[in-house]
Amino acid sequence: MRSRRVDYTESTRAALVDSALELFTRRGYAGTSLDAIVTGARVTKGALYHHFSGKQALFEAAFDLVETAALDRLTAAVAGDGPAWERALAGVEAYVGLCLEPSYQRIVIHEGPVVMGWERWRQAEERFSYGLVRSTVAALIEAGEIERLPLEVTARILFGALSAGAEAIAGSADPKAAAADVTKTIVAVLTGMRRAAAG
Amino acid sequence: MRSRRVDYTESTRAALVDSALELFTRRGYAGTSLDAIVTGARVTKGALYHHFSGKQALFEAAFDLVETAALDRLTAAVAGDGPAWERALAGVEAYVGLCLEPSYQRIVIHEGPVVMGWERWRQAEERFSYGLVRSTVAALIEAGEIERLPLEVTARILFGALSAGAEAIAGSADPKAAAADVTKTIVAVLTGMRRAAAG
DNA sequence: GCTCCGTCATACCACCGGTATGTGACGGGG
DNA sequence: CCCCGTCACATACCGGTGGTATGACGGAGC
Repeated sequence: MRSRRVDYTESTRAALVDSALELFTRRGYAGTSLDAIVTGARVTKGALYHHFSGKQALFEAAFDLVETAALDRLTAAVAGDGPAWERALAGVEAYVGLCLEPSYQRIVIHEGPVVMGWERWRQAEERFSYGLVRSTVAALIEAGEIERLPLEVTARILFGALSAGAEAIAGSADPKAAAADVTKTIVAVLTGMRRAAAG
Repeated sequence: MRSRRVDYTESTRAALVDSALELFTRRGYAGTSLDAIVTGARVTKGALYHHFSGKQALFEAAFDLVETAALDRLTAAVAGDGPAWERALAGVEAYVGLCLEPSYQRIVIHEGPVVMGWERWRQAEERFSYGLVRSTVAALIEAGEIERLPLEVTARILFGALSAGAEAIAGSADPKAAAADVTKTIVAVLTGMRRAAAG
């Protein structure tokens, strides 16, 4: 039988991560104090340091939470047994939408590399969104849909292009129009690669 | 006649910015204390707060210094009266090389958006590297070299692609090979757009 | 020569991340 | 059913950091 203590433990841990996630999203990593986080979770720093080794570890827990949810969305978007090209386009739409989420944008794209260090951030991304972008690009190359380019670099560049596009949307005065522009432009880039493959 | 005192003033200010630039590059913004900066500049915090309103203002001064040097390099690379296409390719090469500079990568690409806030960073970039990318893209569209795509978004996406490519190079085990891959891939993207324009 | 202002040094404060230690509740063994 | 060890926290505290208030020093101008 599941102990009562385990319930409490998991609950406090989740409350800490939730509180951290919200505050990191709103005020950023440096702008969020541990006191604010534990107050939001209605616990004290003792609890925080019992569950996490420090502020950075808590950030990574929030990071993992965001990325896991993101990966679910993206995986659903590119799933199915249709042609690789169609699924890639669906993935682009889904990723652009994802990058409009404040949590994903701030925690994963902006603060992630700075807080965790770029190398560690890169390793984490391998298991999450970037991993999916990479495998999608690999599928496109495999299917002969796009040019034979270096996989790793091509995926990185596409990933950066998508992120930059999402930031352009978020920072735009007319997000709707910007979102349409971004999708159109990314598709144009992919189409350019496609024609090159065909020719 | 220029007063000796003015020399001293400018010298201390420059020493502060130089010290900050070096330390921010090596240990990042959060990892650099004002004490370390003023020690490196052989002054005290009194001098720092006389010349700058705070740590963030000092960061922006270092940011401006890096970006000004970067803009000089890029401007020289894309200068000349050759065809827009050739000049754009030269710009790509120059920008990839630029992103390999630790200062540019860390201060402008990584920490800039986080420390200054994305909106302010974006405004600053308008006057520097991104502004040049944007005008280069505009020139390509103007010359009919590439597809007619939304200028702002296309420039943003290309900028992001270049930055991501540069990061891939810096984080690679074989930077030389990665640099070649990045240049090749970016050129492939542009070429794809070019064929689209022709077709 | 006296004053004023720019230029910095010194001393200090509030706050934050992190640690050391105390304590009460839960759950298993007798 | 009670007792006690241990887990899950709370409390109190520390060093360091960004920022501020204040004063000293020295050249410029009258």
